[in-house]
Amino acid sequence: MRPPRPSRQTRGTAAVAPTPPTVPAPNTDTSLPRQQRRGHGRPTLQDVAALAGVTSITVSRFLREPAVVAEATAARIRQALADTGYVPNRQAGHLASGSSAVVAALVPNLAQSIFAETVQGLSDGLHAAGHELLLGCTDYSMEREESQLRALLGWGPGAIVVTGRHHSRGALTLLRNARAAGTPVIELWDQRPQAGGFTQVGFDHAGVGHAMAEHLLGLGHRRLAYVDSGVIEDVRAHERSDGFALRLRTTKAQLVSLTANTGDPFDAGRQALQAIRARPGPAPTAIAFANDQLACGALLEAQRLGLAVPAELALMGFGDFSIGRQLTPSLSTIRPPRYDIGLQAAQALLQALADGHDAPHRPLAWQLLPRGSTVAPA
Amino acid sequence: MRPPRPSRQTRGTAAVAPTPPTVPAPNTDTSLPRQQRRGHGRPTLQDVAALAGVTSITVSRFLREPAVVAEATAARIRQALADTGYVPNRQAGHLASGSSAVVAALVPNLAQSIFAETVQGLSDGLHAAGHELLLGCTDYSMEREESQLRALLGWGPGAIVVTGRHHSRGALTLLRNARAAGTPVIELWDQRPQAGGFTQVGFDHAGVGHAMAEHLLGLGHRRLAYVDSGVIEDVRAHERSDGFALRLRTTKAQLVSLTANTGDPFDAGRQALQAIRARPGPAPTAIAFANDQLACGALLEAQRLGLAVPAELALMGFGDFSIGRQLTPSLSTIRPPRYDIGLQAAQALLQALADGHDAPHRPLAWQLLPRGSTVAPA
DNA sequence: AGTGGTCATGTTACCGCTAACATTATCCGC
DNA sequence: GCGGATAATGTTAGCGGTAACATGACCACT
Repeated sequence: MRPPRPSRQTRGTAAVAPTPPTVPAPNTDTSLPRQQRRGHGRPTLQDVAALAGVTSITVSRFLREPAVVAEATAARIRQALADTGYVPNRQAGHLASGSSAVVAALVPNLAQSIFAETVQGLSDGLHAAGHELLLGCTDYSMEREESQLRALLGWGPGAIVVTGRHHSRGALTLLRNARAAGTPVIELWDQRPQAGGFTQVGFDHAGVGHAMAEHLLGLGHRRLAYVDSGVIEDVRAHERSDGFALRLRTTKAQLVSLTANTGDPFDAGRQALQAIRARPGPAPTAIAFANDQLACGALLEAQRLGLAVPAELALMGFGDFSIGRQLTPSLSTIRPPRYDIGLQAAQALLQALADGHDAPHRPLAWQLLPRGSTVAPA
Repeated sequence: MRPPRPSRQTRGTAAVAPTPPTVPAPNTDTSLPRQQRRGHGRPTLQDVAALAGVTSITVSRFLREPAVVAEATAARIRQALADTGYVPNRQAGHLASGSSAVVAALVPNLAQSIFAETVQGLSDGLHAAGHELLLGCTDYSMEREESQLRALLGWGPGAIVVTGRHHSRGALTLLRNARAAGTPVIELWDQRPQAGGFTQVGFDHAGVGHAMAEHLLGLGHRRLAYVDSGVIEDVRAHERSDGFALRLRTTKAQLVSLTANTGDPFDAGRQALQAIRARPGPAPTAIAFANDQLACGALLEAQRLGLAVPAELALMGFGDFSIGRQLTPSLSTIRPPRYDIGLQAAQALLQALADGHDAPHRPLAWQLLPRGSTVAPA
């Protein structure tokens, strides 16, 4: 027979106190009881239950499905909840139930990037449904993606969101296992068949590159250049580049391809323009860029050099950042559904969690916005 | 006597299989045993331990402090970990130990804002130390802050990060309680005594406003304007505005104060400039803005109107976004430690978690960058 | 040889909550 | 007025880990 467990110290707010202050017991007993493990000091279901005169399971039920508890009891529980300031312990809850309301998300980065808005969309969509967002940044590194993934999986997330369809071998295994265990997995910003066969919420970047080339060709340009992102791991930028090149292959148009320097993207855009102009032979009449920052840098540099845009040189970017709209001439660009990708992903996840099976792919639309940097005003 | 518990189904990878496939037992027994609860299907410590021929606690110890386990045992455990692909369940771990390696962070928003970089810094600093980031967006609403806080607290975060020193009554109580329970609380982007007395990592915004005024006064301007942010809840912007006004109070300088429209900040900046020029009487010769986007919009508008900057009109912003550096003339601005606020906060938290008590405040330095929009090149 | 100390590992009892089953009233129809 | 459905709450045994304490092997030293 083991000595009576010393009643838990009154915890939580002062309001709780039906049990007399059974202090850890002076314990003159010979077999001194094992030292009590201390919780984190917050009120628990037990505390609420004691105050309401029921057992913890009743309170638990009330919280999950108020209708099943008798009204009189419910009233007492409500009061007790308010008095104690109870905050449910999700870790315990999820451990017990096996389910989880956290969503683990991995994006390349957040600072000054298109992903910030996507995360915002995701956050908005998830919080509206009572889910939390566990966030990790991969810095465009597959290796970091894998380690982050491993760490986040420890939280038993109810769903997983990653960026793009390219992953390391190990990461792919983790994702596959997770999905096999019933955890929805979504890839953002992409829309192409891939090894894992995960749900994708995004669009095809090669198609964007294709459309950019089409736009410039349609305007009569035959000497073109493409400035790719200097971030080696920015796979999607490279796909746009490839799509651009592919479109030109069947034409007689010339293509100058180069990769931007790393560092400040505006400066890199300026430098890219200089590099292109410094080449021997006739200069390209149109340049497409991996993103708006590069393009804006080049646009500003063109103005500094006294080049007429778009008459002498047409420029276009990708991303539709507000700065491009403000310059004169304004920058032609592609508008990706930055925020919507996050929001739609959240909805796809919620649906998958509800249905129990993966949602279908969601191809999202982007727009080509022809503006003053390629099309002279009428 | 209760019937022997049916051995747990082989879970995890195929490598585990010492126990014969004891299927839920056809159970011809009269007192049929209670149905086994199913975990989430991932391998557990028990699985690893069984494979390594030890008990779970040994594996647990090995994971937390490899040195205490004998080398021979450690080798077997390492093998077993690899074979099962074990991923620790953090929820269970934290529930048992009472500690937690999640940090809950709340920022006003992420899309196109200074906070994205701060979150990135926080993320970088925390992940380096094995902590995870649980993120919430408040949309500059105190009400949402409180509800988000309540939700995040359910995860028993080891530390809490909020933005600014202004909180709703309820949120303040939650934060106070958390700190009383030993959870470090940090306020970002601020540096002023406040009700909660929490650790702050940031700077004093009134001081920034003061310095902006000082800069413009020093250049000889006596008719000034300040364009405040249109986001009502952006308290810090208003503090800069107040600091600016306060500095002028002791001078003979005139001040025109107005609030920017909401919507696209570049457009709002343009409109603000128009509004200021439309006023009767002599126009201000210098305008300070709540942020760089507003200032850039105004700068571009000034150029469109043919105003000489800075000769006829000086402009300055706040934030040091790269676009301001690219325009001609380039934009004078304040450079806040966007990324560092996050990184330092992470370090302060880690220190607080290690020391067991709150770290001292960390005032961070900002810089006033005088550039072409206020100072004509020599 | 006995003693005490260290090292490596095992046992037990939880953390706070919930699934599954059990137990009581309560009410209803015939 | 009694069997059986129904409603409301309770009991038990976990979820997957870890803290605290226990044990046993081995060693050095008196």
